[in-house]
Amino acid sequence: MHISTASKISGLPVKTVRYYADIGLVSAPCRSEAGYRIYDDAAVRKLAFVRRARQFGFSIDECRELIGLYEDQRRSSADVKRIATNRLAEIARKQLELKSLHDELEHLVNACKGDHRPDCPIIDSLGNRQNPIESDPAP
Amino acid sequence: MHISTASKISGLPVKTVRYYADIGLVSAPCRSEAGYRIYDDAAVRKLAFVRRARQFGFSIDECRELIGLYEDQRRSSADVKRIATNRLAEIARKQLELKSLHDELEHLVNACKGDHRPDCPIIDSLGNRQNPIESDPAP
DNA sequence: TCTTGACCTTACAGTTGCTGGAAGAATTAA
DNA sequence: TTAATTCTTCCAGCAACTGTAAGGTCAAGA
Repeated sequence: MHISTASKISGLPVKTVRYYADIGLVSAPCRSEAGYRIYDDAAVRKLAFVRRARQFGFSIDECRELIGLYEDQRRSSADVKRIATNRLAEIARKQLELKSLHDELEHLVNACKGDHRPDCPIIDSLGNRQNPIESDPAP
Repeated sequence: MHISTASKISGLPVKTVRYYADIGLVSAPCRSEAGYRIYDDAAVRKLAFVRRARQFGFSIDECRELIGLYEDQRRSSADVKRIATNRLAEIARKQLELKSLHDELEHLVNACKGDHRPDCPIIDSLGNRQNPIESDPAP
């Protein structure tokens, strides 16, 4: 099948399919005489695999590693679990970060009257906070 | 003060301070005879303001808007609240996204034995289904 | 047969928000 | 005076694509 079909089935944009071939992540198994990329079911499955992994936030390099394991019938599940567990920890870290961000900003938004007057705790907080290095503001 | 001092006080790397000047976000008020950027307290406060806003995840364009409001003594707090509320909604959206990602991946990691054998629910899930969120079995 | 139009190719530029490095001028310390 | 530091500009590169230009291929219709 041509690249547009592979694109539709895998759920990836044509541009991205071509990009993944360029960087050697998932290549078309062969070319037509005119130079068109020809994909088969196995390649399309790999593309969809990568799409899913990317949705999970795995980096391209991690996808490379996962594709390797995906293709390796002798892999141990421990190898896969290790990568996924790292990813899980990273997601949890980001969740914490977002939560504190959210709480702080929500506090500011709630404190702001949101009227026509210039007094605004949000601006005040952004402007008046002390920086982390020199905590001695100018007089 | 020179750029390195402004950098230390504002908490931004020198490179970033120069970058913010290049893109017209926060410029040095003047230059020395030798062409060095000379910063004053007001400019440094703006740099620190942007640093805080960036920590909150405001984009450079949003920072531009916020700096405009920061400098405008006649702004209404409603203008600021609108931007911050949008940002808050965006953060909440990302939190939800991360949560479903986390739950799903955690489920897979728990289901994986992590031993020397090749059977791995993580790989299976990435490869064998169109979409594990809507657990539609393949036809 | 010619032409239209959909589809394919490569190559390069742009996105965001910086960061690193090179080459050279200015300042400061020893 | 010399060496080290700090400053300047400009160019390249990061991730992971996306957009655009210029052109080749292929099937179908007038």
